[in-house]
Amino acid sequence: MMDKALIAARFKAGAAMADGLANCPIRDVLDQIGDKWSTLMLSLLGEKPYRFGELRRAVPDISQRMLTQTLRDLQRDGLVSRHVYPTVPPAVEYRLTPLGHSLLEPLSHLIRWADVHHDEIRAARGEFAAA
Amino acid sequence: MMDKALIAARFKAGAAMADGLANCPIRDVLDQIGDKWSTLMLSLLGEKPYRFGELRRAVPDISQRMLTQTLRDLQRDGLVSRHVYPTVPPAVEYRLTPLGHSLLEPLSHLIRWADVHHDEIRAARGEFAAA
DNA sequence: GACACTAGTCTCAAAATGAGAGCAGGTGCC
DNA sequence: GGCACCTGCTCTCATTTTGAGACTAGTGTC
Repeated sequence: MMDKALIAARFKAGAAMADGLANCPIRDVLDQIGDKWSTLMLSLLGEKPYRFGELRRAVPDISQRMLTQTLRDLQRDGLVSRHVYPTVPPAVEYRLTPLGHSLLEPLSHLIRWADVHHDEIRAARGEFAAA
Repeated sequence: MMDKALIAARFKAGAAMADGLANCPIRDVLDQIGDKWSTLMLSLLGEKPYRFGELRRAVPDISQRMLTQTLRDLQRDGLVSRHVYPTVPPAVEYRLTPLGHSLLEPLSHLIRWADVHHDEIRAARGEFAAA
């Protein structure tokens, strides 16, 4: 595991700069994968390739607009690849690249943490609201 | 490591519900810690306790408004504790709770991944922009 | 012809965020 | 007393991001 002081240092290396985010690798990457839908897409695509419509049905509360944009951004960052089959009607399949797959492993640690500690967090929220 | 299909299943368990996010523990938790500033705050506080003004100076591009709000949310979720010292002028110290500390470990995996693969992502962006 | 399917895009409203002023409550300076 | 200054905030308003839903093109079905 990475040393705790080093974690902070990695962040600060960018945070302290005048141009902030752009030069901090950690923030640059985490701002993208930490957005509202990216982790969810990556998790689904980690399971198997999906078509656009399949993803939309699997995640009913995402708007088409954000689904398109999230997939574009993941594709742009090289985490997801897009394959068009010129059938009628057209079919477009999305799948993880090797880079995308490599992200699944650290991501799973976070997901497991969230799963394990969710009850504690809910309890904390209850206490906070009561005060 | 958690099985890949299980990761997706955990997400979908909530995603497929009509009330979506509220009943998916993973999304409930990740939406908070995955926001723009939370991971940065957690990383800094993992190093040592910080005062409000110290955090603001350490992260020059956060607005006071979002700093206050991020700390409130982390406190609400039981990840950060707030200690007021009634000195003059008043001093307020923020530090990680044990729960907050436990999050640092999975978070460090993600940070290390980001650090290692940042160059690949930048390269992918370059290629994407060229097309 | 009316309708449905695909993977999107376009427009407009709502929500989240950023920028910057203001505030309370004290202390020190002259 | 009057003024500047420190702290940790909150308030207002402009900009940015996201959401909701209509609209597109090309083909097949009834």
